[in-house]
Parts: sequence; structure tokens; C-alpha cells
Amino acid sequence: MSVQVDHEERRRQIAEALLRIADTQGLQAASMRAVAAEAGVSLRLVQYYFTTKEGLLLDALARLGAQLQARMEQWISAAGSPPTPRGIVTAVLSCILPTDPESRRITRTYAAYYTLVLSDPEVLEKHGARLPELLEGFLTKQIRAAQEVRQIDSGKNPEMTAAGLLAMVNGLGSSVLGGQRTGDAALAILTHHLDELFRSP
Amino acid sequence: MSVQVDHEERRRQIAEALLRIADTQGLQAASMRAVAAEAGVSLRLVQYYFTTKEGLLLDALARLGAQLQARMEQWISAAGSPPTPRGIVTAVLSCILPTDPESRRITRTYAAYYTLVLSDPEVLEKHGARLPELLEGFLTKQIRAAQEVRQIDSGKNPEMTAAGLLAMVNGLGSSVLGGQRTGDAALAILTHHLDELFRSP
DNA sequence: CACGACATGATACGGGTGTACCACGAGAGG
DNA sequence: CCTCTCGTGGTACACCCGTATCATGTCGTG
Repeated sequence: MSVQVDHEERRRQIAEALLRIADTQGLQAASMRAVAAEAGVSLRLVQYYFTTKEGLLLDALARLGAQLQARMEQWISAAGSPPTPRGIVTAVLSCILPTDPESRRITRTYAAYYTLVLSDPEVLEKHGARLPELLEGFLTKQIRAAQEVRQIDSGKNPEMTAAGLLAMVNGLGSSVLGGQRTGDAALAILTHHLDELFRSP
Repeated sequence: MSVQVDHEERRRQIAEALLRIADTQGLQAASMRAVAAEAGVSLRLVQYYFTTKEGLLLDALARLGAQLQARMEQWISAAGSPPTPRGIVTAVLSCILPTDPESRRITRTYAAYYTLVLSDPEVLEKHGARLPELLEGFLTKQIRAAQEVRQIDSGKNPEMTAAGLLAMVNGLGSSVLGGQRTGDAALAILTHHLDELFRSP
């Protein structure tokens, strides 16, 4: 070993600088130089730890996904024990909604990446973890479980209900980010729909 | 009058070139030069008709909004006469979903603008017409009307139902654009939820 | 003590960006 | 007939981008 500064720590520092810029100014403002300045290192270092910009972008995206996943697990465990299907579904969905600073940050940063994916879909393939699919499957299972204990009308299609709910939360998040309504208003709308859903027929 | 070429026609030609690029390659690829090339005119002309890039962006956005509005009116009138609330709601919502080439184009281009708004919210103020608010109000009225003729459970809150529906369509559109599911699958999900909504209790 | 791998700094390069400037044809108004 | 304004072309400017190159410092290991 030589000087051996902690590589992982440096990479984290730089990637989080990228995420901070993506959050506050959008991804198009996240140039290598800007990231270097934000992280308080030289341009050369950014190049050194992430040879190419695409590498940096992908690494930061993976970290963002991990942050969101951690947040969701935290919210689920905070939903009380023993966990009820309704509690879990509510926790997962409302934790995605940009209501507090952290979820605002995560949502906004994800939105910044979304455009990137639209203009360059191959980014998506290089980024292994397909979080939305997993989430949708997870929600589907919870809804099915709720149906079995008669908390949700069993006439509803679980897959479609889960997909619709997730899409709705997504859309609500977009409207909050776009300044069309507040996070609390979005949460109220979500809650209203969950109330309708979890209603013994 | 002098040579007097048709200004409006030229502006339209250029703005639509911008929209075409925003659709196929994203807004960040829509440089003045690229727009000029796409429109088949010189860079100088783009500058001449739209002094600044922001002007071009805003003008094109207004045209895009008009296109969407025209499409919606067309779909509504195609929903049959006399129009039923359910027909109108279905028409409005499904016409936004990216199922055919035109709606794919419109949705994708709107998505391209969305990021722009996120990173620079003042664009939104300069762009007068706030289409989503209008749409939401319109949907709310339709839902209320459906409640009065007992086609929708009157226990539901019309504003929140409309907002949720719109957000869901928005989110479904995003997932289609992101390649997560097909337009038809999204339409099926929407239809399933409309079936649940329009069900005499 | 010396060598070599690792870590970092400074700077250069080619290209793309929005905007500004200058020149020139053509038709209208005096 | 002259002149002036409108429409248009070409090109230059200053800046920012991602990446590459060269140089240097710093330490563990032989």
C-alpha cells in the first residue's frame, strides 16, 4: 500500500457532490468542473476516481437508489409492528412523495436523471437495479395480502391497482416538484385514495 | 411593405423544428444551430425571428400546448354525442397517454420541457397558460356531473379524485416513456381504474 | 537509501454553445 | 434616382465542456 487514501470515501464524497448539484440545479449543471468545485477537489481528481463522466453519473445514480431504498425500509419499519398491509403500502407510497426535505431531494434528483434516460435509454441498461419494477411487485403482494384479510375488495386486480397507485404517486410527485401543489396537498390526495381503496365492500 | 415574407409561417416552421428535436433527442440537443439545420434555414434566421433562445423555447412551448389542447378537443368530440361524463373523462385522460405516435411525441416533448422547468422555474411564470390547472378543474366538473347522475359514488371528493386521476395518467405516461411498460398496458391500467370509479355503489 | 506505484496538480486541446457584428441584395417611398 | 429599411448570409467572439497529457509530490517496500 502507498499513500492509500480511502478510495470509497473519496468516491462517495464526489458522487454526493454530483447529487447535490443535480438536486439544486439539475443534471445539466453538473459538469465535471462544477462537481469538482462542489466536492472541494480538483478537476483531475474527479477524473481520477471516475475516469469518465458516464461512470460518475452511473455511480451517483446507484447511490441515489440505495438512499431511497434505505429510506423506504426505514419508513416501513416505522409503520409499526406487527406490520399491516395498509401500513406498509401507506409507508412506501408516502415516503416517495416529496413532503420533507430529504424526499424532496431524492425525488428532484431522480427527476433530473429521468430526462437523461429519456434522451439516452442505454444508460438505463447499464444501471442494473430496476427499482420501479421491484417496488411494483412488492406493492402487488401487499395488496393481495390485504385482499386475503378482506381489507380490500377482492374484485380489484392487484397488479393494476399497484401500478396505478405507483403511477399516481409518481405523478403527484411531479406536480409538487413543478410547483403545482404542496407536498401536503399531494399527501392528502394519496390518503384519500388509500381510504377509498381500503374500505370493506 | 418590403419583401415581407410571412413571419408567422417562418416562426412556426422554426419552432416546430425545435419541437421535433426535443421529441427525438431531448431539449439539451436543441441548440440554435441544430434547430436551424432541422428547419432548413441559416442560424442567422433563427436569431432573427427569435432574438434569444429563451424566446424560441417559450414560443415552441406555447405551440406544443396548443397542439395538445387541439388534440384533446378532438378526442372529446370523438367521444360521441351526446357526451356522457364518463366518455369525456375517458377521452381526456386516454388522449394524454402515449399510445399513438402523436401522443408519444407530445408527451415526450412535454417531458423534455419538464426538466427545464425544474432547473429554472421562472420559465413557468413567463409561460402564461397553466394547462394542468385548467385540466384538473375541467375533470373535477365532469366528475361532479357524473356524481349527480349517480354514475360515481357521491362519497368521493371530486377535486381529489380528479387530481389523483390526472397524476396517475401522468405517472403512467412517464413509465411508458421510460420503457417500463407499453402504451397499451398503461391504457389498460387506466381503464381498470375508470371501471372501478364509474360503478354504481 | 533508492525505486516505483499511487495520488494529485496544472494546463492544453478540440469542439460545441449562445450571441454579436458586418455586409449585401431587393424592393418601397421620397 | 436615391435612400432606407427589411430579410438574409457569413463569420467572429468569448466561454464552457469532457478528456488527455505532462509533471510532481509522497509514501511503502526492497
